[in-house]
Amino acid sequence: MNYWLMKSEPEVYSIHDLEKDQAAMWEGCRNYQVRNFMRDQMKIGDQAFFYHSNANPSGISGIMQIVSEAYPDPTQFQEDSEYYDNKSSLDHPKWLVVDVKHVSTFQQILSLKYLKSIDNLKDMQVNRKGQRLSITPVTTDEWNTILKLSSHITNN
DNA sequence: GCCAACGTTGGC
DNA sequence: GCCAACGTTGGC
Repeated sequence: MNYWLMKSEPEVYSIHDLEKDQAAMWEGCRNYQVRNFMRDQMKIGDQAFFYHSNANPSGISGIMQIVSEAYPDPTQFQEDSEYYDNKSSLDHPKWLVVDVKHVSTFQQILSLKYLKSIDNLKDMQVNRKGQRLSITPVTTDEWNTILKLSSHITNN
């Protein structure tokens, strides 16, 4: 059982969209390191923080669960998709997705600024300068610390 | 909109 | 295989 932090721009897809949809395919990842996380380390039942990037404020907005193994991202084959990749083929797909389901939405975003102020989280990847991976591992300690911080503002 | 910090591409 | 140029991410 692993923990993750997964970024999405809320303008593109937010925790509220996921709450409405209940489940979603985490499409469009085009970074090899992130793909390898999905391929090699993500397991059904893993949990992830939903992180709003490029947002106001940016921060953790809720929790979701991984509900599939990694499988080929269909958008890489769709010529009309912004995620289309003409160097990929059905035989050798380059990019993968996982399915996620909504677990909870925080009533308030745990902002990046706030996360950075927490001593136990000072080594967390999302708090590091220049850290741009859209999916990063979260340690059990970090997960529990953030759960505690969120517990009094989490609904459902 | 700026720009730092990456990742990727491609010439050589 | 090096590395400069370019593209992208994402905080601010």
